[in-house]
Amino acid sequence: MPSTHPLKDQLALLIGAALETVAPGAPVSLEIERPKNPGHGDFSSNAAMQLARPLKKNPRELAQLIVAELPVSPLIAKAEIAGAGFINFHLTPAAWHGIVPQIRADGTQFGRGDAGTGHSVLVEFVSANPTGPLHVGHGRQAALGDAICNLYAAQGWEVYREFYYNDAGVQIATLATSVQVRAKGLKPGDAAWPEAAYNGDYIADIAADFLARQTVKSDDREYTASGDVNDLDSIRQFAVAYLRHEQDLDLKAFAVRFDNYYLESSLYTSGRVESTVQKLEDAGKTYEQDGALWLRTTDYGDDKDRVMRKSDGTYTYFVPDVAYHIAKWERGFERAINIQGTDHHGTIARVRAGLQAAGVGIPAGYPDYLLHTMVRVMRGGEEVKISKRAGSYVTLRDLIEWTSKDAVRFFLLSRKADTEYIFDVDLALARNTDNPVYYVQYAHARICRVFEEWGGQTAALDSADLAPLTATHELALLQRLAEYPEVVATAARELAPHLLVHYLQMLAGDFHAWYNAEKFLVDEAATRLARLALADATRIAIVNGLTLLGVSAPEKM
RNA sequence: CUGCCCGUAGCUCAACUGGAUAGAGCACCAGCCUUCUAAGCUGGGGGUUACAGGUUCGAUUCCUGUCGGGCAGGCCA
Repeated sequence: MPSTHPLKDQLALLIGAALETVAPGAPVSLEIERPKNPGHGDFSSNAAMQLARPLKKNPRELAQLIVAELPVSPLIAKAEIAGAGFINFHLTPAAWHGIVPQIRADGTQFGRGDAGTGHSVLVEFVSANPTGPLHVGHGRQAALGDAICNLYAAQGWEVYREFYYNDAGVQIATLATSVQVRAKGLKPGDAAWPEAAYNGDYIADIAADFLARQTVKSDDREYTASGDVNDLDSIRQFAVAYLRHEQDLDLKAFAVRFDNYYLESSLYTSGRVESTVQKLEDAGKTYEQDGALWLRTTDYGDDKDRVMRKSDGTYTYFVPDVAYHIAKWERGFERAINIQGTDHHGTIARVRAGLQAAGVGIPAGYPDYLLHTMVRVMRGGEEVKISKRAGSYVTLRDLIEWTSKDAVRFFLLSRKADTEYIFDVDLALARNTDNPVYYVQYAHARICRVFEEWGGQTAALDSADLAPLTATHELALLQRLAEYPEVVATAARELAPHLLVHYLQMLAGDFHAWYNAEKFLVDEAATRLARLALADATRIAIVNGLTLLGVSAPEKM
């Protein structure tokens, strides 16, 4: 796997050249790491230890040979052998200084890679059925999905953002009857109010607009209400369009957009469901039992076979799901990433089994899933559980209105997807170092303030001599900046935006420490320009990182 | 009962996918502003990585078991 660390890449070439002489043709996966202990140098390689077994040689002796064969390079100040056979590299200051002009030349492109060039990925997320406003769990999904799309795009992938929903199922029927009874004047709590009906205030809003024969327009549909309370089909269509529009507003407030909205019902009307069933039957992977049609998902690792077609003739939900994923594949997406709550994990095995059984050439791991756990909201030391608007849950829009888009995004991305998260509203509003989003944004604002005070043109820094950058805080910052492209690549590969969040906190910490220790706008010109160049590189990394997360980088705070 | 995920400082979380002495932030204690934003910084104490085995030069990481938590287990979605 190619590293994306500018200095590791160069070291790898040097070590590779030495290995050509020491162990020609030997298989070795070259790993170069940043040692935790500074005494172990700037980088270390375990190449000698990896070669010890296949070559049946002492790892320390192998390390000696490799070091002896290393080409001369201005990057390396010293290469020494330590421990069980590590080769530790101490780099020259110039090697680290070289990071700054690279970053400044790359600008907004710094941290981008080309691992995905020529490949396309479909990311499916949010995928909420239009039965109510988006809740905070959808918010986590929207933040994760959008960040992952940005990360993949930064790796050169062609990214397609899709929202899948069902406008014709049982939940939608419940929505329609809820609006209908509300339009007839009933309220939650009335004796005749149906048990299964939705209770949020938004149901009353829909009913009122329906009676007023309003027209609603969402990103993917438009509908004018008939105003007839007995016209359940019109109520259903109006309610779906109304709530899709509401969700559009939620997503807009969160700065999330989609390339396409895909309807589950279209899989029926296009015949894709029927043709999928036919494929599975033709493959001999189905059987009839108890009046139902079953799929042998146990042939593909599921713990029991699943019903495809119920005895009443309708299909279970996972059949259109399989049809949908065959469609993704046939639309040319060699990779698909689905972001869902952990409560849906049971569907993974059967969807993948269905795709394998269909025998249409889809690889075994298709699609990828990123599952996330629930989000709870704390405010004033107490858990907030309900909102008037939604009836039974806190909405994404509540959270954004109480805090900010930036805070909600940053916070929801700050933890691994599979760990439970408690969103602390008070912390998100704090204007101090306890609040990580302010901490990172403040580092950026401080840099901008320095440049404003300086008043020069950044182009004047292009020729800056960086030799004056010798302070420990400056070296630490250079080292951190060099890691950025690798962090972006790893966060994309692992579907783990939290790695980038943590990185930015570390980067901001390195900057604040430096800022506090050294004055940038000193009288001595060489030092002043060198420090401004490093500050400019830091600014670029912070902006690029926050942009990938969908968080703004204000110049003044 | 079965399957998947998780278990790391008092709390919230990291740890470059098998590397050397497990790191940050809260909280607690002690300091730093006539200076480009103190919305910040510096220092300190804190750990048998849930537990018991196994794999190898080396394990928080991989395997087995136990304990504890979450989510699933329908001809619901």
